[in-house]
Formats: sequence, C-alpha cells, structure tokens
Amino acid sequence: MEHAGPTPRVAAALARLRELGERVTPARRAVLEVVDAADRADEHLTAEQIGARVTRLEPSTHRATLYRALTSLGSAGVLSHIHVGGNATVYHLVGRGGPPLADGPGTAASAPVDRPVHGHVHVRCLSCGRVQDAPADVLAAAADRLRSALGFELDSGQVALPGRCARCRVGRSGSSEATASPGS
Amino acid sequence: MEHAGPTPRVAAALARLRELGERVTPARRAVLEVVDAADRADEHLTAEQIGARVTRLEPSTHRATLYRALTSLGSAGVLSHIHVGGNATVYHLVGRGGPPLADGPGTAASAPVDRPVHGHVHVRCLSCGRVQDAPADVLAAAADRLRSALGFELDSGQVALPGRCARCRVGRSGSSEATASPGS
DNA sequence: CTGCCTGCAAAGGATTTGCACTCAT
DNA sequence: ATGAGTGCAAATCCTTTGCAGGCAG
Repeated sequence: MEHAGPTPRVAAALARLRELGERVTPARRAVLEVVDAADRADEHLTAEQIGARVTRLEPSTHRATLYRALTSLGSAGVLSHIHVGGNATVYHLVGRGGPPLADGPGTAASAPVDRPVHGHVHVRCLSCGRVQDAPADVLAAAADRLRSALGFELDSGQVALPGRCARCRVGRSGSSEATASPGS
Repeated sequence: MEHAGPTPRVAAALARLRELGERVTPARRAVLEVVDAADRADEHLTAEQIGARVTRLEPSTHRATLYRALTSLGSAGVLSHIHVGGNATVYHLVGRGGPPLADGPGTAASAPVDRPVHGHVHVRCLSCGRVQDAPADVLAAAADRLRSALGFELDSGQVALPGRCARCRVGRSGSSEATASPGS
C-alpha cells in the first residue's frame, strides 16, 4: 500500500536531478525513495542496506549501479553521506531543515552560541547501529574549547558521535535489521 | 641512535603481556615501540603506517602478523584503536593519563567541567590526517545536550572529531606521510 | 537518435584465515 | 619440548572500473 506518489522530498530531489541534466532512472528513483523512507524513520542506512531495499523495489538493480547512483546523487547534491565509526558509511537526503529539538531543560549553562557550527551533527547508537540527526549546536561548546585549547578548528558534519539511543536505553535492543557493530 | 632501552610505557605493555600469558615477540615489541613513538609525537597511526614502520624495525614482519598483533595487543588491553571518519582506524597505547592541556588563552569562558566525561576524545585533521588527543571534557556540554534533547547517552571514545589542526591552520599543509583523506 | 546509465564481470585495496614451521617460554 | 605466534598464500569483503548494450531525454 505504499505505491502512492513519491514524497515531496523525493520529488524535489528528482526535479533537481533534472535541472542538473542528470537522468532520472528507476535505480536512482528507488535509491531516493529508500533513503527518504529511512530518513522519515529517523534512520540512516548503509550502502548495503540501501542496496537490499532497492533490490526489493527494482530487482534488476546491480550492486555497481547502486554505488554509482549513490555517487552521482551525492555530487548532484541531493544525497549526503557520513562515516560512522566501525567502517561503514550511511546516507541521507539533503535539505533537512533542522532536527526536531527544543532547548534542553536546566542543563547547566550551555555555551553561548557565538558562531554556530554549520551543518548538522549525527549520533550513532552502539546497540542498534541506528544513526540519527542531532541539533547542529550541540558541539558549539566543544568547538570553542578545542579552538582555545588545541588551536583545533572543529568541522563537524562527517562523523557520528557514538552512544546509546533513547530507544535502546529503554529496554529491548530495538532494531530489526540494523548492521549494529556492537563490540570493538 | 635510538636503540636504547624500551620506553617505560612499552616496558609496561610488555610486562602486561607476560602477565596475561601472551608472548613477547619481536613483531609485537616493534608494534608497541612504533605506536609509543607516535603517541609521544601526539600522533596516532593507521595499521598501514604502523606496518611500514614495523617493517623498518623488523623487516621479516608480514602484513598478516601486523594485523594479528594489533588484534592481540588490543584484547590484551595494551593497545586501543579508534575509527576516524573516512574508513581508517588509528591505534595508540592505553594508559595515557590526561592529554597535555593548559586552559587556552582568552577564548571566552571555557565550559566549567561539572561532570567529566570518561575516556579521552580524539580530533582528526582533515588536511594532514593527524589524530590527536583532546581533553576528555570537551564533550561534556554536548553530552548533556544530547541527553536532554534526544535521550541519547553519549559514549565518546571511539571516533575522532574532524577539523583542522593548529599545525595546518598556520600555513604549510604540514604532515610528511599522513594518509590524509581530504576530500569527501 | 545520442549519449548517459545500467548490467555483468573482473579488478583492486584492505583485512583475515588455513597450514606448516619457528621460536619464546 | 610444546604450542603460541609467524610467514606465506589464498580467500573474503566491499567498492570501483572497463565494456557493450538499453533507455531517458
């Protein structure tokens, strides 16, 4: 029951492809739909996971095609990827405004966001492997500290911070197909 | 002129291996010495880099042996590794008390270390690929924020935050052998 | 039509494993 | 001596690349 029209985000991505002269093929469309669906579930998938789902939508899609699609969609600017610890890369559509976040309760005084860090941050659950978005400013204080202490200019946005997600902290190990790489 | 005795850290690591019934072989000793030397230079090396230097110390050492050594030294608890963005893993000896850090100049008020985060953090330069240690508390504020906003329990320690190191920000692209993976 | 994108297959780099042998203990 | 650790080579895993043909535009 999901063969209705493409979601607005997928439609936008397809439109953009067109503008750039890139072609809209079933493989690319499938990749976008799979990634969009995952995004909607607050998850980000690895090439392998995307491949599995794409194959389900478009059985004829070959591995190589998947990688090439991920690459072209990436340079087309409709898809973005981040490297998560443990040798895996996850993808997500670009253009997510800001993650759903209200300022935390009384978490001490958060550093004054003098110069907001660009891009958004990602966090990855060590239990289920799920990767979610986090507010871009969570690293503002860290950025200041690193700059003053080490002279290091933080450029977050390509890695995911490890930890335990709310879902997994509750009880069940959640996840139904995550590639979770718990151990080392 | 560097064939004096092993540094205390290497000696300690070797001693620990013994305690655990693990054997001390030239390959393992070489790996420890190479990693220790790098640590002393505030750098962390990849398996490939370690391999290159180990081969220089112990020419007979085979690739497979290197990986097995890294693995056993890891489970022996004398070596630790972290995944840096871009599919690379760097190693360092365990047991470093706290990174050499003085409070920076006048870069606004550094976050008061209310509840120190365990383990230490790593930062990786996108220009030269160098990985350095950073004070463990740089992520304290981020941890609080993630907990209150997403219910996510941060567990830093396995990934390196990307950015530009002081050395590279100065001028020259520094580095003489780093595996730096600049681009995406 | 024209050429971008796809499928297939084989290449490539990084890490791992089976096996017999050597050396640390 | 005795088996953990090693060297070598082949096997795996994941991703990329060369080609010829098919479909989008």
